[in-house]
Amino acid sequence: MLADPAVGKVAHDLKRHLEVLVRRGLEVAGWEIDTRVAAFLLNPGRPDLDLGTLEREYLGRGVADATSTSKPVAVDRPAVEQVAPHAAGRAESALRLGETLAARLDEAGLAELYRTMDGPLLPVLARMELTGIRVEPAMLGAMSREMEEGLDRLRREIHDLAGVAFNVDSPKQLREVLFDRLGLEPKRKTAKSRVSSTDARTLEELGAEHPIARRLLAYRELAKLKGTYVDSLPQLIDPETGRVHTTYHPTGAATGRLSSSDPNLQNIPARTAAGLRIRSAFVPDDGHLFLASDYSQVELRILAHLSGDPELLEAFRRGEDIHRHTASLVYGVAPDLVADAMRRRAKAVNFGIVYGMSEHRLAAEQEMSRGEARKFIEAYFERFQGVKAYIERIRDEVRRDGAVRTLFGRVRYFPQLHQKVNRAVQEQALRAAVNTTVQGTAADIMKMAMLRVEHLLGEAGLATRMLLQVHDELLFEVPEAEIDTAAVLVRQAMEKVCSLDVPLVVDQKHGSSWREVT
DNA sequence: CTGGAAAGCGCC
DNA sequence: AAAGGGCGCTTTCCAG
Repeated sequence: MLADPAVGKVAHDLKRHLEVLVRRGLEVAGWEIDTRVAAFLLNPGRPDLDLGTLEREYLGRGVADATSTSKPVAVDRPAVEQVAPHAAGRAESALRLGETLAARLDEAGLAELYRTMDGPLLPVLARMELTGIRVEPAMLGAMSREMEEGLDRLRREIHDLAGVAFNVDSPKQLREVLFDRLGLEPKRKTAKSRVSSTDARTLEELGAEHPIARRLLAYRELAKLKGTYVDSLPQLIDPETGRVHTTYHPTGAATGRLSSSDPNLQNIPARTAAGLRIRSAFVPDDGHLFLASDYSQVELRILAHLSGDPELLEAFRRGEDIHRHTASLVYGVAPDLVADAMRRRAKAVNFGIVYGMSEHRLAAEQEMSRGEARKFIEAYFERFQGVKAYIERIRDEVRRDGAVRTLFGRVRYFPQLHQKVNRAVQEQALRAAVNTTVQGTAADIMKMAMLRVEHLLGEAGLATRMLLQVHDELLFEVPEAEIDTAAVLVRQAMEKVCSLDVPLVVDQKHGSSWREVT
């Protein structure tokens, strides 16, 4: 949160103006190469992609003072003739870095990916950021006051039940209250410090033993939503546009996914009733509708394609409910006879197992015994042997090559596998490698779809604007009169973006709030 | 005062 | 929390 609203205003103005300048610069002059994105393609795992670091790495140490670019201009600034040679040197370095990175992209077989995917995506992302999305601060303000009352009430009840006033937001203090003062039974330890956890799952289990747990869960949900969204979002509304302008990070995730920040609009609540109320504060501009288009089960479809598993391929070709289908196969019953609990477990397995979820975790999450979970996993891989073989193949390949590639050639390295590290670290890398082939391919497909949609919208002369990307979903703001045209165009663009051994299916919804279309 | 670690949790 | 993967943001807490 920015302490001084005036500072926030200046920051927002600067960001807008910079984006406009960059965009105009790109349109007028074009650009040779984005060094950050190029270096990301070469190694998406590296943490530092700033110009100075890249120049030191790719051009050697003789580079002229790359770090000074971050220093603000001094109040008594030096004469132009003193600065000019420095600026010229900086420009020279950047140009040489660009040439070097271009050569490296070629050598690594990544030039096409840069030229056709990640590079062209940059102006698309810039346009989405610049467009922004309308948020109704009055709705959030009303929600904030309501939530504050709810939190006050819950806090009082929690203090009463505890018999002591304490900071409910402090896991440390809460731990003492629950496990020392109230004598409740600790269920699990935290990852780092190995102290008793007070996380949501623990509180759910403690719900049967003490009424304080229920209040704590409600308090946590409310506090999270209020702090992260309800009270933060209004401060991020640009006073000029009345809209919220996120920043997309094309180098944000090592798998090739985008990330979003300030605010992160890829984690706006969708699940709970309170969360959906927050979504309802996002509204389309007057005379417009939201159109949401999401890829149905895209990662599992990609897994089917990559693995060539006949059962999975056939299921998607027949348009089956994939979780029901899995349950039917694993339990050996007709699809019609699959109970809700069976489908739920199959869904958990479909999402978890292929990335290496343990039987331990599956058992805990699905409230079944370890033995049942083990049998379930065995039955799964017995039926989906192509998936099993695929996972084994990727694990072998990444152990051999230290890297994996997505279907479209995006690479990610796993140096841990060729270093002396824990078994746990190695296993973690192997799971991440398998996941990267699927998640990364999905990210590639979504990027291509965004390019195609943007191109086709422009070609068709539509006023529909792409606002948000949330990994497997795109959100558009569509003039009411365009809604049918835009929906067809977007669906076509997304479904035809590439040809897999399974169909890509797009689900669409439109309406006058994000809540309706989610 | 600032920065980072940790816990916790929102999303796909 | 755990042998699911990928993120970013909040608060607390503590060290420098």
